[in-house]
Amino acid sequence: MATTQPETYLEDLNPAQREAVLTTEGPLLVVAGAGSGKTRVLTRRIAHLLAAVGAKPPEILAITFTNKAAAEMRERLEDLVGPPARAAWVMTFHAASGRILRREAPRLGYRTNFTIYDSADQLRLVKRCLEELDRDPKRFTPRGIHSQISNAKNQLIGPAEYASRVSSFYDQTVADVYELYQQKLFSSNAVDFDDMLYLAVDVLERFPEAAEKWQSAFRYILVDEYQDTNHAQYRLLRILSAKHENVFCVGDPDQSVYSFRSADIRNVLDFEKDFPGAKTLTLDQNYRSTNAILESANTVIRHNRERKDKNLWSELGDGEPVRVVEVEDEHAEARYVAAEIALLVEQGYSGSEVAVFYRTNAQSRVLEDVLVRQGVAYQVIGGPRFYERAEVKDLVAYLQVIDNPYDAVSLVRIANRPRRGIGDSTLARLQSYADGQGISLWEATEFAEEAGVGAAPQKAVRAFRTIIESCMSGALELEVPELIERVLEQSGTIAALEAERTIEADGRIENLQELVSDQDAIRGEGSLVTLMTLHNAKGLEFRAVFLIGLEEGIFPHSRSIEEHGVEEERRLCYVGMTRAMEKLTLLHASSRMLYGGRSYNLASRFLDELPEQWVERDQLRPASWSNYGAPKGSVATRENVPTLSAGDSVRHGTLGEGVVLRLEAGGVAVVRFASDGSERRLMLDYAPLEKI
DNA sequence: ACTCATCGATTTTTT
DNA sequence: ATCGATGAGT
Repeated sequence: MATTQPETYLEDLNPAQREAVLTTEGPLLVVAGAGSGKTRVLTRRIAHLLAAVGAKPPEILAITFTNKAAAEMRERLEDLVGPPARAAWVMTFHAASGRILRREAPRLGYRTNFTIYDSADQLRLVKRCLEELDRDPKRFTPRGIHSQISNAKNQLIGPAEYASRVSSFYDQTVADVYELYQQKLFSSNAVDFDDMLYLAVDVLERFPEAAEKWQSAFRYILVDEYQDTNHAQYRLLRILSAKHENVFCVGDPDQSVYSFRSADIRNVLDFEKDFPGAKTLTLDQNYRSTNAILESANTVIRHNRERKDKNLWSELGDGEPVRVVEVEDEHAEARYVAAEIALLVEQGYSGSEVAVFYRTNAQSRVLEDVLVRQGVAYQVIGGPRFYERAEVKDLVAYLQVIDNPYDAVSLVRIANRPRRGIGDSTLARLQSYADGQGISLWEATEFAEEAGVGAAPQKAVRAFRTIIESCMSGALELEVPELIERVLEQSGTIAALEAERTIEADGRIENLQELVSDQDAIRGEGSLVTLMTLHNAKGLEFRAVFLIGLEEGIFPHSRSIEEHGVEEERRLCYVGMTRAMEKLTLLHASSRMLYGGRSYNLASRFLDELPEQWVERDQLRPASWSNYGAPKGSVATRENVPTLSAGDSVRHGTLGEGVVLRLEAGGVAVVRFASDGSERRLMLDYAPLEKI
């Protein structure tokens, strides 16, 4: 740290960026357009605080939304200032709130080892409440009720206040569930994700001595993606910054795409009002995209009414026009994208420099089919996540019960997993016995007989207790990886999965092993084309970007047209477009399969909003079957298609070297690749294959 | 307690 | 089309 000099961390900053780094005192809002170097500003600012302002690492609180963003920031910071950076609080809102809450929980009657319930746990708990209140599950879906409760917490509206504002029978049910739900959380010594913020704010607002402690601790607070903050997060910032008043928020209102999870754009728009004496800076020089891309994105976003005008510019030249392509249907769309990717790879692009974005996850399917067939190596970002996979959640639930046996949701989850003969009726008997005796479900498992449980399940319950108790004693003496192994072994999880003898079960075992073994080894595959939703694309950049499904009803999505209005969808479009550095292609299909039927959608309104002088439009009509879906003006089939036979060695543009196993009808070669041992079916006309 | 069939919904996502 | 949840049957 001592060796970090201002000239090192300031030299490659433009004047606006420099000012954002150097204005350390007082509230500061930085409106940072796409690609304007905001992460750079954030890390340099922390470096500056440490090196020149004399702040100590633990006095800095830098907040992000995702763990990934936090990890990246920590890494970049450590590169810049070295190991002392590790003592700074660089973490997510939830992690920071959680850390505060662990210390302050006793003030609210929670114990410090409270369990954190994720959204699946929350849903299960809501369901239990609904059953207990005996409400019609058709009218009151757990999902709908939970989303109301979650929104309420994000607005810092507690059960009592919610109940006082009820204006319909539905609301009344939500209010009743909300109250019961909180009671159940409390008696399980558990908090849900929303509570982490809600309760952190609550404890700081109600206990001034607690607030004072944390306010003094954080001399400098920095917030990334400020446009995504909700009211609870905003209030947390207000409290934490009240003493030193050094809040630095970076965000781009044009990239606010999370209103559905209570993000409130007013936090950005009202910043100067909320934080007296605040200054605002704008970063509008873009270091990522060509003018064609930037002007197109600027022109689209200018159609939003609720917006502060801002105009991104760059010095990277005009570049190629943005391409708008109409295709026949989703299959032609996928084929076009795959063929274009093959061309790009031939031109020297790496697969990892190319991305395809779509509005909804379901759209990846057809694309994946075609990419697999054409041998384009890809990765899909998003979808079901590692920690949400059932087997991983089961394991985590075991660990939670071992640490906090009052955690009834986790206990119910694992009681019969793997199957050991503890069914719903057994659990229901235990639960009602527990309720009657005023004890926890875990304690009730000791009195299975008294609870009226039959003979066979009694034995199962006793066996289950033995498993948990054995793991509890293991928890005292073992390291985490060994404990996990003991849990997997004692619980019979591994044995049950092995007995299944299916590919799926093998995958689950692998997932569990992955959790125990080195986290870094997750995968380091080479040059993969990236497929993801527009929401996941935020913050990333690619040399070439394909945005598919630009049709009314798809994007903008019909649900948003009905509900939130179309401006957030337009911002999403803006986010997608501004990810592209050099090449941007926007596609729409004349028709596509939707919900089991074929629908004919108009081209997206966003396509009408593009500046014609920066755009080139292609319409692809199938001239013949063989050329169906091939890009106009370019021959998708390559000129020198290699003549191959089984046993030949080949090299693929993205997959590397492999051996031809056999040839199939329709010009398909089955190739096994050396890099990962995978077997793929490649269409010779398209796949970038050469004989070696 | 577990297996299979029918019904209904179906945007986006993090913690 | 597809997935998940619920309910009847074994």
